Amino acid sequence: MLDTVYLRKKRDVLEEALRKRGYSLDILDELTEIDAKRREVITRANELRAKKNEISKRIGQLRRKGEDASHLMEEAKKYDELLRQLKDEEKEYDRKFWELWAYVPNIPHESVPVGPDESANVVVREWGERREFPFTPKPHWDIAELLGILDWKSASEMSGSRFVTYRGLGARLERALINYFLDTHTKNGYTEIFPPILVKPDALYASGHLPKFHEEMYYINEDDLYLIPTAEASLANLHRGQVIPEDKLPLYYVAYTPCFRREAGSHGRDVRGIIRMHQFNKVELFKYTKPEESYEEHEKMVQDAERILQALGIPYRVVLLSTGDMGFAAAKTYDIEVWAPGLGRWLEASSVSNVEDFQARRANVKLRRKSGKTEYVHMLNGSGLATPRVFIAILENFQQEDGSVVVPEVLRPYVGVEVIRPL
RNA sequence: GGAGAGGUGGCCGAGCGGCCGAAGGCGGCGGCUUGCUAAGCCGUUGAGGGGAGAACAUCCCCUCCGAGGGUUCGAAUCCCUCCCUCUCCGCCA
Repeated sequence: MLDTVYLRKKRDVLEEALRKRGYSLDILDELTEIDAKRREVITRANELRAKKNEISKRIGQLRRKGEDASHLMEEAKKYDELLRQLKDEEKEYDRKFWELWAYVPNIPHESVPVGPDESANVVVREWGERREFPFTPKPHWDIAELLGILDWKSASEMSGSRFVTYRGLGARLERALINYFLDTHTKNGYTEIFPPILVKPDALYASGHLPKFHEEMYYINEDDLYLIPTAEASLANLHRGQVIPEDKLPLYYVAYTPCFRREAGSHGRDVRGIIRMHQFNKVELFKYTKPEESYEEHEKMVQDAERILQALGIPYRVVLLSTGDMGFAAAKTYDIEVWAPGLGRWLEASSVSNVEDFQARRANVKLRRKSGKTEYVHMLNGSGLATPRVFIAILENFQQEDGSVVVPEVLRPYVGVEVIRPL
């Protein structure tokens, strides 16, 4: 959620932001209208309350002196009905205003390329050599089949499509990735967190996933809980309602969690293999920083994620998302895409965003300056990394002609073998 | 799930229905002191909103003591509902 000064005093900045993102400006007119009415009602109600408070105060004074105050009590009662009416109006306008305001996206940082969609994204850098294959590289599903590490049949029977069972060294490789990611990041100063996977609606509201993305998440009606679509949702709630002394910042967190996404509306896309699953594993990075440091920390976070891919030897590229491709809460986002030679395309393995104070405002997380003043912290999130895409990249990049896959050296202690061979 | 206790400012902790935005302490900030010295003294220090205003200066007002309702001229204080925490019991990986 944005600061409302953008609506009142920095309207031009807000309009430009919406235009850049390809959003309609209609919502602003509606908001301005509601806001004007809302403030009018507030002012009237406040004036009335002030009068009534004054009378009540006088009653108290008279009563203490033991004098009669019944005439004043009669007078005070006259305000009741009008006041109740105004209170209802005030609440209604307030509700409408904040409900709508929650649909206004974050303002893109000035360094973000402007464009309608991913075509305007900018490749910032590319790392690693894309290997030349003396044979036609297979897609990961064919390799996994040969190796017997992914079992689609059992998963579809127990859970349906877009679920998979990892088996044998496949399960081991998946666990290896999670452990390797966590171990690396904790060595780099991130505190490991294992958060709840089921969270209440207001937690997702704070993280910015609600109200917009209800359809994307699994919701358990019986208990009014959601399965998290990303650990970001949990980590954004770690310090809800807190005021953090500025010398404690920045805070670095890393969490492994499974992630659950309904993938509503993605039917027919990425149906093969493990590119797009309803349940997947991800190691998430999260930072709470001072506003003046967030962009520097953003760059560092991207590099923390990149280092993993470098150690694994997987070719990747870093892409700066354009205004039209960026997420709702983000002010600036880099995607890290790994090369998948079997598929012949780049796959998003990480998305690293600076949301500035967008989540902090909803989650009410502040920092206290030495001077005593408080202000909202900046929050950053990034995958470090999502396992399925890395899993794919390993199979496809390190496949041999016979279908065997060479395990990257840094993973060998975790996987226990140097090569995963066909059955 | 059952029984009980409790949720107050950055933190701890008082608080008779009016004089409470809230004692006291800690912490922070400013100053003084420098033979009480890993200290002492004095002062100061909540948040959100509306309005006046060129103003992130200042002033006025409103709201906020877990959340939401209610009683009352008046609620941190009384009543109801909900959420959360703690203790005990039950259940359970």
